[in-house]
Amino acid sequence: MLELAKRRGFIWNSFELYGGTAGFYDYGPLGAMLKRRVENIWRDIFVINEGYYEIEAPTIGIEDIFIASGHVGGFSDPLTECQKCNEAFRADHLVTDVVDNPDTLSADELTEVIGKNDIKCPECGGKLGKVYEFNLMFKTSIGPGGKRAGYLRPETAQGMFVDFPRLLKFYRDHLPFGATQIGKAYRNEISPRQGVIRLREFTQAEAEIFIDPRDKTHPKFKEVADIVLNLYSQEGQSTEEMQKISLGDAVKNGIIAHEFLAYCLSMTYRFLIRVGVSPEKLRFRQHMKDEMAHYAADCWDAEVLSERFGWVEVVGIADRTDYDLKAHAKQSEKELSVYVSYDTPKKVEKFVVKPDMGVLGPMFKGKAGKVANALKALKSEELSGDVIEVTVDGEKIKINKDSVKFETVTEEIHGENIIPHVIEPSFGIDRITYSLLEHSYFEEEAGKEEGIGEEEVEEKRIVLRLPPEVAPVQAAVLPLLSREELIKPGNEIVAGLRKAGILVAFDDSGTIGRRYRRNDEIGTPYSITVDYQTLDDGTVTIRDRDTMKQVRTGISNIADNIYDLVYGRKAFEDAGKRI
RNA sequence: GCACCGAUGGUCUAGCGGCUAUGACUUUAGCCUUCCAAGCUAAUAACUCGGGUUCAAAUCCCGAUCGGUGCACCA
Repeated sequence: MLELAKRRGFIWNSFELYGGTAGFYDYGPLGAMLKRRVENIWRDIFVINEGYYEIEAPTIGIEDIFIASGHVGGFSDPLTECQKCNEAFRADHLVTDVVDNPDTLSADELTEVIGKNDIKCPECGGKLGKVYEFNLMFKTSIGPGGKRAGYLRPETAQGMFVDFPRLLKFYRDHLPFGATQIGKAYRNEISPRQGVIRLREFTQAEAEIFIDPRDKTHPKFKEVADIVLNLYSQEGQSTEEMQKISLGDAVKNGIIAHEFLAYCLSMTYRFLIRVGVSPEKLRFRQHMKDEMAHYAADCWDAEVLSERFGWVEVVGIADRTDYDLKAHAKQSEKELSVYVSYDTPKKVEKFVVKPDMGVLGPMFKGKAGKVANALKALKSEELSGDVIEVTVDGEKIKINKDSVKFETVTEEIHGENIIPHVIEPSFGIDRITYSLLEHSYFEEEAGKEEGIGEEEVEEKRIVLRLPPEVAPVQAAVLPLLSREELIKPGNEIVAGLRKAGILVAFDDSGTIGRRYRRNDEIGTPYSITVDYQTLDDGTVTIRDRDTMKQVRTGISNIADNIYDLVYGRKAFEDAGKRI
C-alpha cells in the first residue's frame, strides 16, 4: 500500500532530496486532491448541514493563548543533559527510584533531587546538567528583537475559543452555536515514527460547539438514535468487549453521557464511512476515567483498525465543559459568558441588607465601606438582635440595629449569564486519509486468462476502491486504440467533462487493459472508452472500477451522467444500457 | 532519546574488497493491437550522506540522516 502511495503520487516523505526529516510528509498530486475531497466532505457535514461556520485563525499564536490553554506549562517533558557526553534524558524517569511521583515535580525540584541523590548520566556516568522543560510546541518570536514569544499552534481549537466573543455576536447571542476550522497544527515530537500517524505538522479539522450546560439534548437526535455503532466503553474495556448498540440505547443506558455527544458520534460515523473507512474496522472507544482530562465530562475516540498500526485514534470527541472558556476568561480578564433569558421570568426572594450610610459614614469614616460590606454579608438571623456584631480586619465592631435596615424583597430575574460548555469533535485528517487508503486497497484475482497450453493463469489486479466522491481522478477517457479517429472524439469528451468540473484523465498509451489497470490502481471510479461504434452511433462505454462491468450510453449527456455517478445520484446500472 | 536491524534506478531486488554494478516491473518513443496489465524494437534511470582503512570500498570500520522493530514518549 505504502509502495503504491509513493509510486503513484499520493504521499511520500518530505525533503527526500536532502535525506528527509522524520515527522514530515508531502501529499503528492493525487494525495493532495484526495485530502482536499475528504476535507470538503467534512465541510459538507459540519459547515453546510450543521451550520457550524468555518473560520481561519493564524497558525501562530501569542504566548497568552497557550498560557491559558496550559500548553506553555503542561505540554512539555523535563529533560536533562549530560555535561560530558551531551546525551539528553527524561529527568523524571531518572528519579523514579528515589521519588514517588516524579511527574509532579518542577524542573527546579528535579534538579535538586538529582543533585541530592547524586544521580549520574546512565550512559557515561558524567555529571548531569540543570533540568529544563522541553516544550512540544515550536517556538518562534514575533517581530524583531525576539521580545515577544509566539508558538506554532499545537491544535486549531484555541483560535476558536479566543474568538468566542466575536462568534457569539455573529450568532446573535444564541446558544447553541459552533465554529469549525480546518488547518495545520504543529507539535515538535521528540521521536515521531509510524509514518503519517505521528507528524510534526499535521492537519486538523475541529469543531467547537458551544452549548447550554443545562441542556445537552440535541434537536436532531431522533434522526440518528437508531444508528448502531461499535462501542468500546469504559466497562467494555475492562472485559475487552465491544458492543454494537444504537445511539438511543447508549444514551438511555448512560454509556454515552448525553444526546449532544452521541449526535457528534453519529456525525463522525457518517463522515468516516462516507470518505471510505470500512464500518467493520471502526469503533468508538471511551476514554477511561484516569485517561480523561480532569475537566472533561465524557470523551470518545473514533478508532480505525489499520493493518500496519493496529487501532489508531483518528477522531476525539469530548465534552470539555466550561474549562477552556474559563481559562481564557481568567487569563484575559474578560468575561466569556452568554446571557440566557428564562422562558418565564423567575421570581426570587432575596434578603437585602441596607446599612444606613448616613449614620455609619461619619461614625467609621475610612472603614465605613468595609463595615457596610460585612453587614451585607450577614444572614437574617444574625441581624435579629438589638446590637449587631461584625468583624472587620480582625476587629469586632458593635452596631446599633437602628443603623441597619433589612428586608426580604421579591425580584424578577429574566435570565442569567452562563458559561457555555464546549463539545469538541477533533479530526486528524492525515490519519483519516491514510486509513481510507488502506481500507480501499485490494489485491484480487481478476478473471482468468488462457495461458500457454491448458493451464489457466490467475491474474492479479490492484484496485483502490475509493468512494467515487473522494477519488482524485474521477473519470478516465480512453480511446480503445491509439488512432487518430478515436482520439479526436475522446478529446471532445474530455473537454466536456472538464467544463462540468470533473477531474478527468486522458490516456491512449499501451493496451486498453493496461490503462484500465492503471486507473484501477489510483481509484478512478469510471472509465469511458471510445471505440469504433462511437463513430457509428455516438455512444461510448462506461466501465465501473469495482465490478469491471460496462454500460453503453450516448455521448451527448456524458458529462451529466458521470457527474451523477460520481456524486451518488445515479446507480451504475442506470447510466446506460448493459453490455 | 535508547537497543537491535536495515538503506542499490520511479518500485522491488542481485551483488558482500577488484573496477562497462544484476534482473524484473514501471516510464518514454515507435511498431503491433477492435475491451481488461506481462507481443516486438529501442531509450532513460541507482550504490543515502560524511569521514576512515586499503593499491582498490556499493562491499570493511566510525559517525550522521532516514526507515523498521522493541522500550520510552505521544494520541
